[in-house]
Parts: sequence; C-alpha cells; structure tokens
Amino acid sequence: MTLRLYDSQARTLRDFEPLVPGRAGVYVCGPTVQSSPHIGHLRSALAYDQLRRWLNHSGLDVTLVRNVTDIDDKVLVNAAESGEPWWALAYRTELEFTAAYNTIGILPPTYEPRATASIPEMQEIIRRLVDAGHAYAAEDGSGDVYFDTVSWPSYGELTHQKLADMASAEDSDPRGKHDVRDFALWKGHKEGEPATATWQSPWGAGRPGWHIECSAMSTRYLGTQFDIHGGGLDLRFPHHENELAQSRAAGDAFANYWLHNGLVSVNGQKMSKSLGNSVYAADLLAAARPLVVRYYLGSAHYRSNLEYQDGSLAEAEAALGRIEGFLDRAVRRLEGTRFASSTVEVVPPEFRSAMDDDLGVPQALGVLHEAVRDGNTALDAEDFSEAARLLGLVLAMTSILGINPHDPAWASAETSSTGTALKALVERLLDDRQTARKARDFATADRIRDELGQAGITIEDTSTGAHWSFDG
RNA sequence: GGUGGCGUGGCCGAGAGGCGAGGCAGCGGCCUGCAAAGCCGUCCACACGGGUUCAAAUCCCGUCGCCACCUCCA
Repeated sequence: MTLRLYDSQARTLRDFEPLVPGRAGVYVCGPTVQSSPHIGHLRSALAYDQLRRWLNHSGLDVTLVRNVTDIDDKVLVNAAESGEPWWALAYRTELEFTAAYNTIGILPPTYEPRATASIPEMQEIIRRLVDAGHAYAAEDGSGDVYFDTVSWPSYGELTHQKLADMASAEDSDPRGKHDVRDFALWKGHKEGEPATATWQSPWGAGRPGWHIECSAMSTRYLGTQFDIHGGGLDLRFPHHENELAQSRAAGDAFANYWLHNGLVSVNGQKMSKSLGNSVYAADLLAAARPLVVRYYLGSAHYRSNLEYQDGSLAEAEAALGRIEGFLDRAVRRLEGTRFASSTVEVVPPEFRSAMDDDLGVPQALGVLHEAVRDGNTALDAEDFSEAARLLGLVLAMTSILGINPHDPAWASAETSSTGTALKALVERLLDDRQTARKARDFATADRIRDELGQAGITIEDTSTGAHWSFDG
C-alpha cells in the first residue's frame, strides 16, 4: 500500500505521488515569533515531524522547510510594549521556539528561512501580480499594495468559499482597498514605525504583508511547484487561501497537497489569550519529561482536535512507562545471551499500513502496545528468541515515531560522577536487602525498600535480581 | 448568512457495514515473603428518533448538542 494523505483542498484522501520520484518537498508554516511557544505550536511542529520521519522511512529524500515569520504587525506591537527592538524580540522568541522544538525531539528542518531574508523575492512576486493586473498600489498615498481578489476568479478555491458569501469585514478599515476582501501584499511605512522595519520597494518604503512571505520562501527553496504545504487548521483561511491566490495569480503552480493539523483545546475550551487559558511549552516541560510531552502531543491523530486537561500528561507517562518497562526488561534479560545481538529493527506490516493511511499514529501506537504486551509475555515465558524479535519491533516503531526511550536524544546526564556514586550506593543497599531477604528478615528488607522509595527510587524484584529505577 | 468538523465505555482515544484497536483508572485472579513490574480475566461503548440491510457505531433521513474558520492565530 502506498502512502495516502488527506488533502484538505480536495477534501479527500489522495495517494501521495511526489513530483520527483524519490523526493518530497514539504513547506510548513512556522510561527510568527511574537511571543513564547505554546502547546499548539509544539503540536503542529510535531505533526510535521512525524510526517517527515515517515516519508523518510518510506525511502523519500525529504526537504522540509519551516519558516520563521520575524516581521509582522504583532512583532512590532509586542516589541513596542516590551521596549526592545523588534528584531531583538523576534530573535529571542525564535531561540525559545528552537529550544522547545529540540527538547521534544523535533528534528531541525532542512532549512528554516526568516521572512526578513526574502524581501526581494516577495517584491518580485508582488511585481508580477501588479503586472498581471491582480494587484494594485493604493491610491491614497499610503504605499500599500493590495491583492485584487475580484480579479482572481479562483479566489476561495482552497476553502471552497465564494467571495460573495464571505462575511464582509465591516469593522476593518478599508483604507485604500478596492474591495474589503483584498489583502495587503505590501504595507507602506507609517509614521512611528522603526526604520529597521522598513525596506525600499517600487511602491515606496514599507514592509511585507502577512501572507506574501510564505509564497516567497516556499517557491524560493522548493520551487514554483512543490509537494506538500502544511500548517494549522486555523491558517486555512485567510492565510493559506491568500498564499494560494497570490502564488497562482503570479503564475506559479504552488502546492500539490494541503495538510492541516488539528488544534489543541484546553479543558474543553479554545485556547486564547483573552480566556487566559494558554498552556505554554514551558508549562508542559515543567510538568513532565520531554519524552512524555512528545508522546502526549503525538498520541492523537494529527487532524483531530487534541484535548489537554489535568491528568493528560500523567496518562501519557503511564502509557510510555509500559513501553520503557518492556525495553528495559528485555535489554536486561537478553544481555549476555546469544539473542542480545540478534535484535533486528523491523516494522510490522500493520504499523506500516496504519502510518500509510494518512499517518494513523493512534493505530500505530495500538500495534506498538500489542508488541509490548506480547514481548512481556515472551519474557515471562523465557522465550528469548521471541522476546528479541519483539524488542526489534518495538525499537523500530518507537524510533520512527521519535519516542524511542533509548535514543541518545533523551539521555540525561546520569553517567556523571554523581550517577556513578548513586549507583554504587543503591547497589550496596540492595545487597543488604538481599541478605536480609535470604535471612527472611523482611522487616529490614522492607525498611530498605521504603527508604529507597522515599528517595524516589522504585525496586522491582526479578528472576535475575532486584532492579532499581527512578519513580515516574 | 457562508464553509467545515465533531458527539464512541468512568476518562483519553482509534475505527467507518459483519472477528471486542490501544492506553489510563477500577474490580477479580496468577506471580511475589509482602510489594513493584508483568500476565490473564472483567467492565461488551458508539448523542437521540426513524429507515435501508441477513447484518448498522459505520449507510440514508430527521432531531438535539458541541466546536472551528469567515482577514490576530499552530
């Protein structure tokens, strides 16, 4: 079976056929770096990280471009509020995003272009639009340039809306627009705006409108036609509709497939600043290990709404704990046997078909958990050949999903001298406990276990001796 | 007004005409000195009302409820 993806323009599953066999060009709308990353940003980036990893696993050479919009009204407004240069705010925020992405194992894109580095390319598209009669400079002397929606009959083709049916934005200031639905390609410099946020253009000094940067950067790095364009569901309109309109009207074929990830709601409500219910990346990472955060954010299908509520992370921790428990147990039991090196990392067909079906990660996780259960059963039965086989399956599946607990990316600094010292001390206590157990002095044995427990260390007695690990 | 989505067991969350996805929590059991971990069993769900069908959570009609977007959004 080949990979099928839900194309939100076609509103149906489509077989994925890359423009160039063996390659995939993917453009994902990254953040406007105006404030700290929140749960929604992470969920979105993670969805395309899963896609990228799966395309990669499927043998495609993936070029993933995720932009950083570092110039925008909000960036200017927020910088003015915090009293710092807009570019300092943008860069500081970008670093926060990068750190959060890295922490939860989102692989760096092939390239991460900043909007401010593609101003000439944006102006080039605008020029073509003006020449083709699909854009006009406002006649009010503002220096604004607008896309002429009425001149482009296909406008609305992404979200299947007719121009006439759209709610007229009567509250918005029409300024020099011919039609209220026209949108800004270029915004003329206004009094009080920083000179550093101003670029020369054929239409006067100014800065780019919101949508043009994505058209410019996607075609600059992926070509005038590319495979996949992704982003959050909330970007379908107007952002992606406008990107599509301006690129097509300028003569570019643009994206072949449109993917949109679902949003995150918090305790049943849309997350928004006005409700004060925003959950930031920092909040999540303070509440759980990065691997748990990744497991949680990636456990629902990418197109579903993801509901975040109290206990969500604890559930993810428990589910992940099962996987980790099996992996640790299997590696320990197989150590020193002839099966230790016979682990082959292969992906079961059910996992493959789940992933090929529009990235069916939830079903894929079902396959993964079944392998974990079967693996535990094999270990219980001392069937090491079968256990080694299942270990290979679990490692392969978790690696593809980016949640392999043994991946060095998740390693903490526990091979340090403190770690070595702790290991020696705990093992000494376990020896004492074992001696007490042999002497059937269970009071002493249990006291040692309780003391370790209070220090956050869990003891598990196995057929090959006691095993200790940190709680949770 | 326009466009689209959703309603699944105590909770999360898949599935989309016919063998009980999976996880969490609970209960019973096996194992254990007792635990922990693991395993087995149990809890047999699909908003409501009709219809089609040998068979409907899934298709059709209707009703109710919730949500998103319609120029700030991941």
